[in-house]
Amino acid sequence: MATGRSRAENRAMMTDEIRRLGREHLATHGAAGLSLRAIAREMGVVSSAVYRYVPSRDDLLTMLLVEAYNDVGDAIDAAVSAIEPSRRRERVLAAAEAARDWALDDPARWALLYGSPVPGYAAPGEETMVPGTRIPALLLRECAAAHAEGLIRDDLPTPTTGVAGDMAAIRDEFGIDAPDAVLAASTTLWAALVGAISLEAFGQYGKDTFAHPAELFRSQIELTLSSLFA
Amino acid sequence: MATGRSRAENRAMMTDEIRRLGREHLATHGAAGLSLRAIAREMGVVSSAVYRYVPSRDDLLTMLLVEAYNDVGDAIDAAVSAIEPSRRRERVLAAAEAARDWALDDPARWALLYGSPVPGYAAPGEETMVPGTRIPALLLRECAAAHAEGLIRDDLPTPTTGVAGDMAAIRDEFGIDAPDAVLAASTTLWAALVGAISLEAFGQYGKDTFAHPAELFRSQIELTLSSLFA
DNA sequence: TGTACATCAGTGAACGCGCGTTCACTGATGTAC
DNA sequence: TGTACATCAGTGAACGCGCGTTCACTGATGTAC
Repeated sequence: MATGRSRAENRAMMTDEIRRLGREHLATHGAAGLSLRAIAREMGVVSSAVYRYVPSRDDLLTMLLVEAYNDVGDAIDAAVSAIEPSRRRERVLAAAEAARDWALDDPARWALLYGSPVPGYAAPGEETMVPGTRIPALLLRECAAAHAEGLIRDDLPTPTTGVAGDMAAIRDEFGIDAPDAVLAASTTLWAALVGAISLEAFGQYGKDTFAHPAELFRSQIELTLSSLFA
Repeated sequence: MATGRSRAENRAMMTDEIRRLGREHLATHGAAGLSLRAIAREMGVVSSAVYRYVPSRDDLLTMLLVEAYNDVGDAIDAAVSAIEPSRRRERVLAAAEAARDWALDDPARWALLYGSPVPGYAAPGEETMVPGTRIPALLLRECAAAHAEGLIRDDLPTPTTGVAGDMAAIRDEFGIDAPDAVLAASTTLWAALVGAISLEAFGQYGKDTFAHPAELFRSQIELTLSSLFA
């Protein structure tokens, strides 16, 4: 490494390169196949060298997980904030489409977030918790705001007592104020969103069942929104 | 193997045991970690011996995949057919809850069906196609029947032209007769169902966010159904 | 009913490959005086 | 500005483990006459 770079510069570049190759590896071999040795090989460096930059394989996985959560989160935030706050329904739709775009652009990273758990790997709660709740938190916030603005249907089904209790906990955790029914409906939206994206991104639709998946997705989200918005 | 079993009996027992251990392995090590050597080890047999019963690792994975699709399919069929045909909405709810029960009972098998694709493994279309479409096919059939019986809302949003075209193809493929809007709504139901189950089965809800997940699930499905049924 | 032959189950060794992680080490880069 | 020392990057070997798949083989079970 006889270059003009400083140690700090070099360190940053190496770390970035490890993450980049890690993401690539995720796409080709899946999370279970993420391998520090393979990354070292592709960097033209001996396998033990990557331990200068990353404490262990699982730590790299955690880094990639947090990074991915934040990347989708950022993409969604950008899409949402491009639309006026008063247009709640369009904002939520934009959020959904941004999530889908992000997922289809790199299905393996979406799989890391919302696919099968990686066997033998448990995400450390501390680092992962906050970025991991960005999507549901955003949906909750938008729906609560929509409700405050009188945009939500007034005939939402009243949740049962168990659900009501859980929604009370959510109200506390996220500092959001909206009726149980609205919060429960937000989680339904989250589920529909994740389901629709995963079905497509994970290849459940097969090769050529749907010629216009983007339109299908939009119609699925619109239908779900129609049960929420007045 | 100096037992009184015939060759055919023994063969069936061995094959069953391989599948059983395969399922177990799926739960502990994931699909990517499914290993013929490990199965042989647990059977107290040399690794090459399992090749008498299973052509290759990928073939075993295919067997488990088909088996799992059929197991959920059977569970759902049983739940649905326990309810009178005229009670369409309840039938669909029962289908959803049967799917959830099945998934929570063995999340790893649900992950095989609806989780991240297994890197390097492509399910062979021929064997996998039919069992793989049992769930969406059932939902489409129930919704189409409900529509024929006048149980579906008449204010479903009209799909855009691209979606309409895809729905025409589905009508042919599944031999189902219902308006585009009803078919599109069925796929939304499918997405919501898969999303809600996967979020829970894959641990996205965290340790203790929801104390009453069964109730939450039911409320999510009910809300989705309320956008479909009159 | 008994014998000869074909089929099958399971063995053990091998090929060629993968992995995470540790450790003592060389040599270059940075820092303090 | 130059020198002495500390820090860091990367090496190479090793430990101990995993995998799928093939192949020639022994010995038992089944089948046909």
